[in-house]
Amino acid sequence: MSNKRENISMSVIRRLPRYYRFLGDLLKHGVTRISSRELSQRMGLTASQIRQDLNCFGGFGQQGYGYIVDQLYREIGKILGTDKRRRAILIGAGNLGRAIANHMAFETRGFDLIGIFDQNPNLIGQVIKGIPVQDSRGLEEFCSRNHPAVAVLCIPRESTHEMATRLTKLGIKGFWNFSHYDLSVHFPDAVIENVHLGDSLLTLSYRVSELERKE
Amino acid sequence: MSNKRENISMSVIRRLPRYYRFLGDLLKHGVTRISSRELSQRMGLTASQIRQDLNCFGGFGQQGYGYIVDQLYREIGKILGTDKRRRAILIGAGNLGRAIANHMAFETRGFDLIGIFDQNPNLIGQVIKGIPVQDSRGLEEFCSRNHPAVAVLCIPRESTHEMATRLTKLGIKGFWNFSHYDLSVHFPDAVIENVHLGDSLLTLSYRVSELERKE
DNA sequence: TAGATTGTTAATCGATTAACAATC
DNA sequence: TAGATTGTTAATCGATTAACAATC
Repeated sequence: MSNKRENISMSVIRRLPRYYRFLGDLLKHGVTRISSRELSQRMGLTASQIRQDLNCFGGFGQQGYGYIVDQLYREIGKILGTDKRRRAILIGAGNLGRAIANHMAFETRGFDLIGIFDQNPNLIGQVIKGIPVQDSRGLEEFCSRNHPAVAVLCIPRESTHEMATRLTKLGIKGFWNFSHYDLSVHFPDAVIENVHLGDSLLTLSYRVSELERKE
Repeated sequence: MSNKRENISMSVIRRLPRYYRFLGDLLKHGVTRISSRELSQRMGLTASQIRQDLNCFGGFGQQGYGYIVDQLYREIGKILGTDKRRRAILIGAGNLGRAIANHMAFETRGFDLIGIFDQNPNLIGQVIKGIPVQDSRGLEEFCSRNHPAVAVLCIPRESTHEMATRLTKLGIKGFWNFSHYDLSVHFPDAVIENVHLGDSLLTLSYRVSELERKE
């Protein structure tokens, strides 16, 4: 069943979390069964696409019946890796870093935030979500002891490249990158998930302008 | 020149901020001229795509020469609307809201943050980036007086739908939505830019798992 | 002029949608 | 069994890439 997945396209992968979110919501509302057609209407896409997407990973439905919400939810969770426990560290305890640490439910998504680092002496020692901010200089020792798999980068653009190089050497395999720096171009082999908030805001700007042009 | 743009595809639009970012960087480094080929290598895409993309909006290059960085940068800025002044308000002064208000350079992207709102009495009155947090109940009056065009939503999932309905009535045309709620499905006519941080983290989780599977 | 590089058309590739046989 | 809905193949649509004539 799960050996089907080879070369799943990015378009499909990026839809999975959304399916997961909608199914979780249905589950919470006590819906036990759903057809691709009904789910498609709720999500604003085609039933065909949903069936196509899900069948990249296996046949989770029953012909003539549909999908069992609870079962599908858990299957997608497994596909996404929410059942794993991966250690994550966060670099940069500024405004954004603190907000991410406090706000993000890492645990429900398969991650354990085990360390927060910064180089600013004023921030070192502060406790965020029960985790004390450590001096970045201690990264090497911390990583060799605790083996985090993933790093959340909330640092300025300028220091991102160097930090990523350093962390790659320490065994970090995945980056959740909030800096306005295109890591992916320079680290083609690492798993990099960029959150370019600035780009997102500019897209909004474009689309609002477009709206005005139409009027 | 700018009357060319009709039905630009989302794929193109989403690449524009990235071009803008790279060109800004070249500019800062004193590069005056660049060919589509060189830019493509730096950005990790094809020269063909760059030329194709830019020509959706006009012929900004010179045959045999390439593009003048400074000029192209400003053209794309205009396309994105960074030269406009749009009023924005932020709803929800929790962890995330505060971080966005403090961290985001709204000004350089065509937006002026003119108000911050929350319903929590402990937050009301606090000053964030020189802007005092106001009681959400005052939204109606504030909007009829100041006419903001865009709202940044940093509120819980549950209150998002109601708040968007309310803000739409107050003339808000665009939403920068940080809540885990799919506004776009329910407000098909509004301009909505979702930042689903949870989805992004789950995508990272999937891709890290994938990496392990391959080993 | 010769060389370089654009703008643009045509070819290819991939993703989405439609259709339908399989089957619960 | 009849009706419903999946899984899957085929058709369509759109986006990316290649090619090349136009031109600086």
